[in-house]
Amino acid sequence: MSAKAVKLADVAKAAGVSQGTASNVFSRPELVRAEVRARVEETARQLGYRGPDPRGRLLRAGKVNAIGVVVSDDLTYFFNDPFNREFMIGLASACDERGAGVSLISAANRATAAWSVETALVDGFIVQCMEDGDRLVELARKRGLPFVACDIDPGGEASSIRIDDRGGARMAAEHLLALGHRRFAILSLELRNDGRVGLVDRARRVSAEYAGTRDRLLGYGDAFAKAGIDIDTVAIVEAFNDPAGAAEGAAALLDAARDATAVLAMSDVAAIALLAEAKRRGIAVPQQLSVIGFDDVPEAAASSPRLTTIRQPIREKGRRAGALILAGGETRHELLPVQLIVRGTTAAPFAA
Amino acid sequence: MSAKAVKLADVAKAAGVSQGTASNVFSRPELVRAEVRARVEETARQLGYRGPDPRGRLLRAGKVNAIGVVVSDDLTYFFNDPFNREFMIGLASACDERGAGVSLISAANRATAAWSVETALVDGFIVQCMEDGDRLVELARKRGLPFVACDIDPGGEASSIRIDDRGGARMAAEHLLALGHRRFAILSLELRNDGRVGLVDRARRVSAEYAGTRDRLLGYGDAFAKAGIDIDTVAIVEAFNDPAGAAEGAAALLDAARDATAVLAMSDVAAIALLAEAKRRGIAVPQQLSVIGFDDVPEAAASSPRLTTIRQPIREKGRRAGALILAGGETRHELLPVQLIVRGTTAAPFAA
DNA sequence: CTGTTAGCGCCTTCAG
DNA sequence: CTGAAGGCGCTAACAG
Repeated sequence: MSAKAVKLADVAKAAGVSQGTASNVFSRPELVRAEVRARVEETARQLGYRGPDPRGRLLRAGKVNAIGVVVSDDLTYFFNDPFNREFMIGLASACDERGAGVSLISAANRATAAWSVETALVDGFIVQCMEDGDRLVELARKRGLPFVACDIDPGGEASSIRIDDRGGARMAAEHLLALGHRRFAILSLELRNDGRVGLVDRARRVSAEYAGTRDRLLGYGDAFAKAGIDIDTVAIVEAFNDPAGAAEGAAALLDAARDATAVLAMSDVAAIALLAEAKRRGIAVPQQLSVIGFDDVPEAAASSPRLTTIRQPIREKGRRAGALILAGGETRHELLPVQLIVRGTTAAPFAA
Repeated sequence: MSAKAVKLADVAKAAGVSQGTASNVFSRPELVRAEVRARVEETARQLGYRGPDPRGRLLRAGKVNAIGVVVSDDLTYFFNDPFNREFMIGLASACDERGAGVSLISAANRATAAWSVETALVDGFIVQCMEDGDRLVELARKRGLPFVACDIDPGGEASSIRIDDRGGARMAAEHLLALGHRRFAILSLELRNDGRVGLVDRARRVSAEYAGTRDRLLGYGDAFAKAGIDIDTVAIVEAFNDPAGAAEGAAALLDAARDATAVLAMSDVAAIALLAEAKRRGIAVPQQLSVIGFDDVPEAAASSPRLTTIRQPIREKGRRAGALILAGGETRHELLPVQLIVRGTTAAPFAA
């Protein structure tokens, strides 16, 4: 049909005006006399001009009006993972307010990840994942665009938004200690980016690289120490933070720590998987086993029994991350508070 | 710090090569002798060159490598609505395979919607919503980019992906009729874009504008007619398809149709809200009331009792929509099949 | 292999 | 209010 897209210059020539005037007709109509404007609009219509091409404008203006969100998983992760979903809702609301768009960028494929980040048309990045965070942060930084790192320490001069992981973990453990528990088990997030899962020994524990995981372990340890419990005596199982990985980890943990009366899970996804595994084994929660999660995703309030957990302001995180970028990317480090939410999965131990 | 971004030309000059060669160093390194390449890369580093700017490349090449998804709600809708979440997972998987990105575009704000669509940097659009679909389709069409409409009839020469709404609805009604039900009520999606909800009379029913809603009503009617039931005798309540709106609609429907033994809900979200309202009123499902949904979102299999529904291939829809755009936007109209999924919310009527 | 050149489509001075 | 001209940053085509 259309051999070649008609462009602004074509319209200008056909209408007998200069290109500058034609440009004004579309972008700043108030600067053009009504009759000229009408004539230009009419010729544009006849020629089938589709309006100013954003690409040309972009090159000139520089502002894309979109935020890129980088994760190290598939794009499907954005919609599957409850935590990320909440985060994106917060981010999306910040973008909505400012009329900005959101671009989803996956860095799952290591071969193409760099290219994706290098070529993404965005005004700034949000790196929202821990796995492989360093590499992504590095790529984003290289673009020279503002970016904010969530839940990881970006080092150098980049913004970050984190929560009080250590304090939250301590609160979780203290809650269980106050209920009278003394024999614990920990269902942990990944400690470092090597794909290993399963039982964690001391050497591995202290080798933790992911800041969030490390800090939560430290927080549990703080509480244990105050109660005279050696964290080296508590079973720790490391698991991937998706339903399948968590289910596997839950099974391994229940096998490894048969005498534990309480489990500290580092995410609600993990805790919910553990709840399912406990039910499968006929272990009554909270009567025979207390379980506490972390995050307070919406699913936590809907589980059965309803999950006791540490709430972090997930949506608020997203909002702030978006606002930080949209505001121009001034470097800031924010630490958001956490809060203990007691529901139905924790109680005093059966044989206290 | 950096007064002005350093660009390719600067690097080229500083390294004493032509701009073309410098370009090759970054985009097609194999064309450049190793020693020259090293020299250029070194100067680039010293100058703090951040790599080729995607904007310049974009203008030249024209391809953005991203798909825009337009909805008429907030961006938060993408992550909140179960149906859309599933759709996006399918779309995302198609994009992942081809290394394309996804841009989320909201047209909730009528004032800025046009601008958003006109300036979005994408290779094509997917319009995935019924509300205000026409206007969005029009905007997208104007851009002259490939686009595919989901669940709405775009008219003219644009692709569409739809499901057999009428057939699915008929199957739902026939299932209930086969169980022995004769007194029905319908919890309907919106009929047209005027914000009205509540009881639907005949005049309003036949005024349905949204193709999906209209066809589902027709499908129910087909089955009713065959059983000798006049659809004008069945209570129909129109409700917004979000948890709050559906809850309201569910309450109105149960008030209006106290003698109904079965409810046909046009979405699972609506059906699940109805389940909740029935429980609140002490109405046992399926003993006192049968409920059937539409869509088969993941939540349908997790409700209690588990929801009988009409399954449509939501993810497949997303996949195909994405594939259609990525393949270049050849005009096609696809009609996907639906399927009855019998679970626990339908049974023979109590007093048959 | 490397250098030169000509735009991609638009917007924004700067004169008139 | 309008016209002319330059350049945003890059790459492809072609000539050496």
